[in-house]
This record gives sequence, structure tokens and C-alpha cells, in this order.
Amino acid sequence: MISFEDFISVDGIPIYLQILRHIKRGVVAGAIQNGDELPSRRVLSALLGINPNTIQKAYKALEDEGLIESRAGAKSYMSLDVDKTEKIRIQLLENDVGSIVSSLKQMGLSKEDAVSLIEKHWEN
Amino acid sequence: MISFEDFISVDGIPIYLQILRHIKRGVVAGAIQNGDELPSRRVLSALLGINPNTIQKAYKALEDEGLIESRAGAKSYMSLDVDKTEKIRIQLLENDVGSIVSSLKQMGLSKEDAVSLIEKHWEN
Amino acid sequence: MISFEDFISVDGIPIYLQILRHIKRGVVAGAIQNGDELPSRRVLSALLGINPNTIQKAYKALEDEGLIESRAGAKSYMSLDVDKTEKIRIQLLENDVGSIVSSLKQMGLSKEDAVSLIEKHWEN
Amino acid sequence: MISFEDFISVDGIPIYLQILRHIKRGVVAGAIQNGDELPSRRVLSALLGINPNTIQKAYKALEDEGLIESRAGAKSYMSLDVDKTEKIRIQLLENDVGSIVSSLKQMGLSKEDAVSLIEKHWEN
DNA sequence: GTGGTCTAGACCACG
DNA sequence: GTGGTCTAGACCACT
Repeated sequence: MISFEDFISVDGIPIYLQILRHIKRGVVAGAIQNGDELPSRRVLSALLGINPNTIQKAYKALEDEGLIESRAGAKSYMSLDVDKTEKIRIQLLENDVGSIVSSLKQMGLSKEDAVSLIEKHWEN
Repeated sequence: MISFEDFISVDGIPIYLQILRHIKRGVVAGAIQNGDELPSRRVLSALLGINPNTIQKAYKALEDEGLIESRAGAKSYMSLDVDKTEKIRIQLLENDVGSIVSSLKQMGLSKEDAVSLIEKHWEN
Repeated sequence: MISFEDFISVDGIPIYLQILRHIKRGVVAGAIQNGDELPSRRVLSALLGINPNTIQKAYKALEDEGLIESRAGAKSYMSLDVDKTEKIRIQLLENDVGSIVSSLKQMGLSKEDAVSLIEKHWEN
Repeated sequence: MISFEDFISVDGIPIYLQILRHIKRGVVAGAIQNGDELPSRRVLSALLGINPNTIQKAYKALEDEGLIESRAGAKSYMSLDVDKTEKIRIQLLENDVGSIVSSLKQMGLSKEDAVSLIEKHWEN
């Protein structure tokens, strides 16, 4: 089952993109697998305190990318296979890790400082 | 002089915020210091391939935070002191590193995997 | 409902200021009252052939003066009371009439000529 | 000689257009005639407390409309004839008086109220 | 040349 | 549908 407990909205990025990214990260983490049921728009809207239209927009985007199957009036299910999952993994690791490293470098940190900083923050 | 050579625009985040953060990171890194001259809107806009108005918005936000001094018709300069710099450092380390760790965790990485991933990407 | 049928854009003056003044004049005229619904950005923008953002800027300025109440997703309404209305009346009569008289004088008109000119144009 | 003593800058309209309009009003008023010498850019700049570039822009606009003759390094003179003067008169009376009447009407004034208001402000 | 502002179009979140 | 914001281009006044 997909968890949204650790979902935190970040400033600046469109919310529906953050939801989409959250789900993709879950896929990469293996926490979300093919056939998993997605929470209904109404439930997720209540859980995250976000307008149902915005949830709908995120689900629509996932559908457009072929990652979920929705039938009118019915529940939505993850539609994953090895290729899709691998593609998402590459996409996320390249982009996210790339921008993470870029951020750390811009702050003038050495590789050692960056690593120890992350290790220090890992427990919190 | 402030360098924007290593500036990479990330999709989804407002560009003006990315510019703002890039400058703040430069301050934390010590690469940007009090009195430093900022590139003009036109110069930076040409360099980054971005509309001058977007640069203006980033500069205006920094000016509102008291980090830049601008006068019409004249150049803009960094206005920093120890307190401001330290405040930015804390702000960045808390927020940026926090969201970095959060991202890595959401991708299901162990601390060891995350660290080795970052080390691997560091050289690129 | 607020009417914009007699709105004529004058060249040189920022459009958003003209819209703002038009509304203030309606308030002074008594044609706009507390609680009146404002036309939405899109409606007014289509009516006047102006970008919605320019309407937005006028409304935002009025909101900053406390003359309009806006909530995201909902309509905008006039927020007036006797004090605000009187303040606008004074503001307009002083500034507008003052600049009108100044204009007529600069054109070298005598008081009599100016009056007869205005009377002649009144019917058009 | 052209007087700029009663020149008052109004909010919103570009300054160079206001200078241009001021001169046109002087022409309509008969206070400015063919062959009249214009104050040098430097003098007018000092008199009005406005940047020389802005004065230059106004003079350039007047030149483009064929209302003044300037020779490099020499003084500028009004270049008027009956046709030009009449054209300006019509232009100003139509536009200015039209927008004046429009303003007064929008304030909900009757013709009589408007006239008496203007007469009252005439002396100040 | 510089920064400041106005107009415009597209997108976002919300009711 | 609503208002809010980001990006873009053009113009203004000033050094």
C-alpha cells in the first residue's frame, strides 16, 4: 500500500507535481508495486489537506504517463512493469541526485563535508 | 565577481527562486562577499537564457531581505554582514540538507547507499 | 452591478490606473456600493479588450487600499463604508478637478470659454 | 518665450509626454509661437529637476512631429504654421476636453454641478 | 549602459 | 468558473 504519511509539501513546486514525484519515489523505493491500489481522490484529498481537483490533476498526470489505470467510478491501480520502473529509477536518480550534488557543491562543501552533513541529518 | 557558470535550472521550481538560492548558496560558500557587484539583469539574462524580468524578480526578493542594494541607473551590490551570512547559512543547511535527506529516504535508500550514490555523482 | 460601458482608455496613462480611477469615480457617483460584486478578471478583460493581468493589478491595488475583498477561488466584492467613500470623494475632487482646471488653464482658456467648451462636449 | 513655471508632473504619465503636452498646450494657448526659442536641454533639465535624457526624449518627439527645428550644437526653435497649430488645437481640445467630460460624468456629476465645481476651483 | 514598471499570456490551486 | 503567480517583452527614467 502506498503511504503518504511522510509527504511534505515544499515551497515553490506545484503540489500536483510533488504528489507525482512522491509516488515515483515510492516506486523506486520498491514500496509501491504493480497492482497496488491508490487511495481514492477524496481520501487522499482529506489526508493531505489538498483540494480534490489538485489530486485529480496528479492522478491524471500519472495516467498520462501510463503509470496508473483508472476506470470511471472505479478505483485506480498502479500499472507498472520492469521497463517503466527502471525508467523512473533512472529519471529520479539522475535528476534528483544530480540536483542534490549540485546544491551541495554550490554551498562550497567538500565531498567529505557533504557526506558527513548528510549522515548527521539522516537520523533526525 | 559572482559566478553563474555552474547554474543549472531544475524543472518545476520557479526560476527566480533557483537564482535566489544559487546566490544564497554562493554566500554560504564564501564565494560571494559583501560589496560584490552583481551581474546586471541583461547580462545575467543573456547568460542564463532567461527573461530579464525573472532576474529582476530574484534580485528584488533578495533586496527585500536586505541582501542586495540597488539604485536605479546604478549597479547592484551585495550587502552582507556576519549576522546576515550566518542566518542564511542556518536557513540553507536546515532546509536544503533536510529536504535532500528526505528525498533520499523517500527513494528507499539506506544511509550507506545514499552516501555512495552522492560520492559517485560528485565527480561529474 | 458595476458598469464599464462608459469606460474609455486614454493613451499614456497606465491602463490599470484608469480602471482603478473608473471604479473610484463610480463609488463617488454612488453607482458602486458596499457589497457590490466586481466583474471577474476574465469577464472584464474580455469586455475591455485588456489582459486579465492588468485587471488583476487594478483590483490588487484597490484591495491594498481596503476597498475590495478578494478570496482565491471566490468572487471579489466591494468593501466600502462612509469613511472610505468620503475619503475617495475628497481625493478625487481635489486631484481630478484640480488637474482638469490646470489643463484648461494651460490651454489658455478663460473661465467662460472653458465652461462653454465643457457644456458643448457634455452631450456627446 | 515658453514658460515652464506652471509645469506640474502628474503621476503615471511618462514625463517626456507631459513635457510634450505642456508645450502643445502652450501652442494652443497662443503663448508659444512660430520661431520662439526653446530653453536648452540643460537649462530645462535644471529648471524642472528632470534628467537631461528625458528632456532630450521630449525634444526628439517634438522634432519627429515637426514642431521644432534643432541643429546640432545650436538652439532649438518652434517651427509652427497655421495648419500645424490648428491640428494641435483640435487634437488637444478633442482628447483633453473629451476625457475631462468623461471623468466628470463618471463621478456622477450633473452638467450644472460639474460647471460650478470647475468655476469654484478656477481661482485657486 | 543601469534598475523600475506596465502589459501580456500561461499555469496553478481553489470553490 | 474564481483569484494568485511566474515568465516574458517593451518602455521609462536615471548614472
